[in-house]
Amino acid sequence: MAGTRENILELGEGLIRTKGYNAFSYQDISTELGIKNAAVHYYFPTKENLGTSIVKTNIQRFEEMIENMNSQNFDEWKQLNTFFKIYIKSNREHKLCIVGSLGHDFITLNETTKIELKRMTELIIEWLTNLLKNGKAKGTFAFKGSNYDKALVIFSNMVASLQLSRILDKTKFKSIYLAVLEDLKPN
Amino acid sequence: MAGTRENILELGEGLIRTKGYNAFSYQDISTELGIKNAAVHYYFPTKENLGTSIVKTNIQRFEEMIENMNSQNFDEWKQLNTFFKIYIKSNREHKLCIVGSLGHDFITLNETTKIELKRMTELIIEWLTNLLKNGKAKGTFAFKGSNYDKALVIFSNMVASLQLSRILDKTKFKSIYLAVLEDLKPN
DNA sequence: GTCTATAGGGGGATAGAC
DNA sequence: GTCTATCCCCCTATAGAC
Repeated sequence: MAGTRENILELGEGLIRTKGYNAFSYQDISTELGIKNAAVHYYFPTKENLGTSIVKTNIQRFEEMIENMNSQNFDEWKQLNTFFKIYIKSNREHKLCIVGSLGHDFITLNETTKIELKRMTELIIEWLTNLLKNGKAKGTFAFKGSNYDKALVIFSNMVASLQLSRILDKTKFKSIYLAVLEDLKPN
Repeated sequence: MAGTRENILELGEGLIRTKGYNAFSYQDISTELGIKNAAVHYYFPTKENLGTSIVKTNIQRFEEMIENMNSQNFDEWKQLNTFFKIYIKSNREHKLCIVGSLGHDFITLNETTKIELKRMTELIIEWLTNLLKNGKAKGTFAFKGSNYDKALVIFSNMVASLQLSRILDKTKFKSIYLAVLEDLKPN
């Protein structure tokens, strides 16, 4: 069922999260798919177009994940764990997350890609803020400071732990991940 | 007094921390310095050579900072604040730190650069671990979990907060920075 | 929808003159 | 030390055939 367009999006995302936006090329994609350079341009005329589409796809995926959790009435811990699974998988595959990777390249991105990346980052932090607020109200999470600031702190831990795992070794992500969980538990 | 070699190192570091390793070119440096491409190659034959030299310079600078603090008998809070000043300055200049920027490009780096980057990252975390250990023993810092894990968490907060500041706005770094400080204070 | 062919530019790097 | 000149490769992107 996966058409060429979807294959390109998936490969492109993988390349951004491994080599980075400025280091991957249309050639990387075409050779991997066994097609030619021009065929990739047929679906995504410019690299800006491809990059923006990849971010938009990720926003959609994140929104679907939230809706899914809401419809199943996941409690706060289960929601947090579901979110963290994205990072556990990234670490296993030695990839960064989209926000962490494109945040690095932010200055070199086109305006349209910047806008979508900003939108995605805000979406994640707003969702996480709300989750922390609800969890704190119920007494399932415990932490000092505002909900928003705590969301920023936790999110930055996830983003950078993948980068530290790359430089040192994969256990670094796990140490940070476990410390974040432990820190949220009420005494 | 600053010779061409030193100017190249400084400019190269700035470029890595803004555009990123794979997006900057020898042209960026030569035009900025008003010299030619070939002149840069005279000092640093290859980009790998330049990248590695930049990391080595940063390691040396970090070691000097530690020695300086030790010789002046800085207490734990003053040492932590001195370290954080690096990130406050980075945020002001809209730059990432060396570790955060090259960590992103890790897979695309040459072996020699990887080794130095690893060395720098380990050096920072080991120093921070030791600082946290001493501060906790004296009761000036308070935190749960091991010294090493807390060092990983704090360091990852610094690294990623600069990236979030870039995507959203500069206040994000400050929020995370203040939350980290608040979190370390004993009740 | 995918191909061949190619334009046009920029990248890293080197030889040899001054 | 810095220059001019140049090599060779890869990049993004497009035109036009099939």
